[in-house]
Amino acid sequence: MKNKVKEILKEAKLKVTPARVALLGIFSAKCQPMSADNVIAKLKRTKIDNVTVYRTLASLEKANIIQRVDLRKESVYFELSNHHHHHFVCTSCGVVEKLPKCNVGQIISKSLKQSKRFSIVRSHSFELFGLCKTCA
Amino acid sequence: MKNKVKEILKEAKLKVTPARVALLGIFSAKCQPMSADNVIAKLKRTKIDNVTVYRTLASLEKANIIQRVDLRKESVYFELSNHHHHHFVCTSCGVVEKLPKCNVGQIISKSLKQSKRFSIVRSHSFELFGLCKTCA
DNA sequence: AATCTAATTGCAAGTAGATTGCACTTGTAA
DNA sequence: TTACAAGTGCAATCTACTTGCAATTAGATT
Repeated sequence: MKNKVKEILKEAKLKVTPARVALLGIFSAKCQPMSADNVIAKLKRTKIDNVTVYRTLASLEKANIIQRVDLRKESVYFELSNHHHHHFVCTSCGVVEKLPKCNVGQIISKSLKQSKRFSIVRSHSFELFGLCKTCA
Repeated sequence: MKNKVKEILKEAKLKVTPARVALLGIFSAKCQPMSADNVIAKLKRTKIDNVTVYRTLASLEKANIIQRVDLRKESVYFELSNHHHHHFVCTSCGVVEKLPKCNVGQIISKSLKQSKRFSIVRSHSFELFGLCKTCA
């Protein structure tokens, strides 16, 4: 698993540093969106600084290894790009459920064709906000 | 126009206050997503406080008169709920283009049916992030 | 293996968007 | 007209995140 992580980093031409290996390990283990705070909590026992977490998230995002997820929560969330999917978010209790799979490919390519000013789509958001059965 | 705004507020059982009237006027005039900062700038010459802008945005959002738009910018954006549509965002220069219309209704109702834990969808996000022709 | 260098990191301080406490004001229902 | 819950302004505060800078390190080069 660690080797796989190293492969990913090398392929992206990023230096293989402890922080990056640790973060990718965390993201691979938890298959759900994580905020900087979530990551920091998991790293409590290590000596990796909070600032490094932010910077590492930024470099992994830039390399397209992780992607931003907009959950309308207090902070930004990320997930592995190769685990890409969308979410239901309960605006009352905050619980998050994954949607089975990403179905918006066709809509995106159609939108791109119709667009006058845009030429490349790199990522997209598609999240549902409402109430879970418990809160409803 | 002002009367229409008052109607909207009364229907939502919100008090008709100068701040709310002013904000709704601004949102009705500009048919594009606006951040708290954008609104504050437009209100420079009035005596409406920044804090009031934030609180007013919150009350209008709660009443579902305006909706949040996640543009991955420095701050939160809002637009009138009855002007609901989605956007292209250039991650390089920040330019925003509206998508012609919202096409995800079917996907949403299908997702809701398949969901185990969710019963109500109140709003959704669907935005595309990439490069405009100038930046590409 | 030793060396070099740009990239990465930790620490402290700083920013900016947004929130809160509290006293004062105002919209509106009775 | 009055009463009072709701809304507002100001100052202070919070929190997620960023920046500057000196020290360290990954990994390419010799």
